[in-house]
Amino acid sequence: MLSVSAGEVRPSHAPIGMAFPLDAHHAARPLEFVDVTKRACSTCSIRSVCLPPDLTAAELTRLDSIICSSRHIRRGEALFRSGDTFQSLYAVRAGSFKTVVMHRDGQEHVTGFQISGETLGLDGVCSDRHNGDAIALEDSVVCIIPYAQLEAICREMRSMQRHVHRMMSGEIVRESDLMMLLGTMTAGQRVAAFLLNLSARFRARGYSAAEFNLRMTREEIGCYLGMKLETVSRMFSKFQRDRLIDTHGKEIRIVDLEGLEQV
Amino acid sequence: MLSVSAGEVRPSHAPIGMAFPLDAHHAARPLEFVDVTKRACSTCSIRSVCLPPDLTAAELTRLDSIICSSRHIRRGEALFRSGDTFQSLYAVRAGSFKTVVMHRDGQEHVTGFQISGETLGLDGVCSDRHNGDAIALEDSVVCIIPYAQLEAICREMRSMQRHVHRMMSGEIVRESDLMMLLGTMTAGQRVAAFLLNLSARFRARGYSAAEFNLRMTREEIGCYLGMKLETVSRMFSKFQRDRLIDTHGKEIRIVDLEGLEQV
DNA sequence: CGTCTCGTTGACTGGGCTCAAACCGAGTGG
DNA sequence: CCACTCGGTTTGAGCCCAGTCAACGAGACG
Repeated sequence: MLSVSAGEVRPSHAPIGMAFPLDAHHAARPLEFVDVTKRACSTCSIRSVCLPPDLTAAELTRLDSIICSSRHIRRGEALFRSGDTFQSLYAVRAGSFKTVVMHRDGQEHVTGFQISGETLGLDGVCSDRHNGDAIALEDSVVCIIPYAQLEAICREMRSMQRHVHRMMSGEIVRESDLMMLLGTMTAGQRVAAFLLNLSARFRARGYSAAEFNLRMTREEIGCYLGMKLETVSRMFSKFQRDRLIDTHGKEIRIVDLEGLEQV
Repeated sequence: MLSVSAGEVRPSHAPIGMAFPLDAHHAARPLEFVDVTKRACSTCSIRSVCLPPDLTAAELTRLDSIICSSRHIRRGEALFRSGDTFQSLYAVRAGSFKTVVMHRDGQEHVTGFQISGETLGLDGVCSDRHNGDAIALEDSVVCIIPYAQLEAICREMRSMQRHVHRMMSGEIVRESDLMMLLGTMTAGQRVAAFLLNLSARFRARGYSAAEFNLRMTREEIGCYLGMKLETVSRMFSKFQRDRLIDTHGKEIRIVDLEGLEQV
C-alpha cells in the first residue's frame, strides 16, 4: 500500500539557493547566533540539494550575486500571505513552514509542509500574487530568490532553466500524489503515508529517518490530510498499540517501517 | 461557499499551441474530415487562449516552425502512459482527456479532466518520464509541442518563458484548489464545485456555460472527486430534486447557478 | 498558582460506502 | 420488428468509519 507520497522520495529538484549545515535543523541554539547572511550558494553545505550538479565556477559566482539576502521569520509569522504581490521564491535554510490556502468562509486547508532545503512561493508565478499563506512552524530562515533575476538566469544558463522547470513539475507531481492520498486512502493509511514521507525527506537531507520531531500540531496534520485532529491522534495511538511507532507528544520514532508501509 | 475551483476561472495561462474553431468541440462530423495538420499557431482561431498576447509576427513564425504536428487519439486510447519517456507537451485541440495516476495495487485516481485549449504532459518534466496516464474521453486531437524546442524558445523569447512558467504555476494552484476540495468539502459541495468549474471553463472557451455534455462517466467523476459513483449519482438526483440542475444521462443543464454556488 | 494551548480518550451520530436490484439506451443479431 | 446483451446509471437498505461533542490530562509560561 501507499508508496505514493510515502516510500520513495522523488528525485529532489528542490530549491535553488542555500541551506544550513545539516545539523542546524535540530540545533537548539538560537538562530541569531548563526551568521547566515555571510553564506553564499557556492560555499553552501547542502548546495547539492538545491542546485543542479553541473554548474561551472563562473555560473556559481553569478548565482551568488543574485541570491544574497536571507530573512528570519519567527514561529507563527508569515513569510507571505495570500494576495501579497509575488516577487521572490524562497528556499528554506533552517526551520520549517506550512502553506495554507484559505476560503472566504474561513475553511482552510494545509497544502504542504516545507523543511530545510525545500522551496516556497511557486504558487505566485501564475498570477503575480500569492495564492496562499506560508507560515513558519518554528523560528526559521529563508534564502530570498528574486524571481525576475532567476528568470533572467534561466534564459542564460540551460542547466538552471532545466532545474527550475523540474522543480515546478516536481511540485505538480507531488500534489497529484497528495490528491490520490486525499481521494482514495483511509485515515490510517493517510497518517502512515504522512509519517513515511516525512521520514524519507529527513533521510534525504541527512537527518535520522527513524526519529524526528514533528513541528506541526495534530490539527495542522489533520488539516493537511483531510481529517480532524482527534482522528490523527487516534491513529497515532493505534500505531503505538500496534508497535509501529513510538510517540511522546511531538517526538516520533518509527519502530516498524515495513509494518507502517503495509497499513 | 466553494468558489475556489468553481466560480472563477483563473487567468487562463493554458497551453501553448493551437486549438480548433470553437464549434468543433461539439461537432458530430468525424475528425478525419478536418484537416488539422494545415493549421498553424499564427492562424489558429483560439490562439488567444494558448499563447501570450504580445508576440511579434517574427515570433509567431518561429512558433509555427516547431509546433507543426498533431495527433489523433481515439476514445479510450492513451496519449501517453505512466512511465513513458517524456518528450513533448500537448495542447488539446479537439476532444477531451482525463489524467490518471495509478497505484501498484490497482487503486487509481483521476487527477484532472482537460478540454480543448488546455495542456497535458507537464507532469513529465521533473523526471523525464510521465507520472500518469492521459486517456482520451472521446476521439480527440492534440498539438504536439516538442519540449526541448520549447525550452530553447523560452531562452530566446521572454514572453514565452513567462507564459510557460505561468502555465506550470497555474497547474500547481489548480491542484492545490482541488486538494482543498478533497480535504474539506462534503460530497454535495464537491459535485457542485465540479459542475461550476466545468461550466466556467466552457464559458471561457465560448461554449454555453449553462448546458453541456459530460464526456466522463459517473465513475470517473467520482474517482476525480474522491467518492463512489453511487454517491455522485445521488448528488445529481438531489440537485435535480432541488431544481438546481437538469440532467438526462450525460446532458447537464444548470438551472440555478447561484443555488449551486451556495450548496 | 492559574491560564492556555495542545493532546488523548470516550460515547454518540451521521454521511458516504457496500451490496444488491432494477432501469435505460445503444448496439447487435436473428 | 423484437429480443438480447452490455455498459452506464439510478435507487434502496444497512453498516461502518470518521466527525462531533465533551471531558480530562500534560506541559509551557507568566
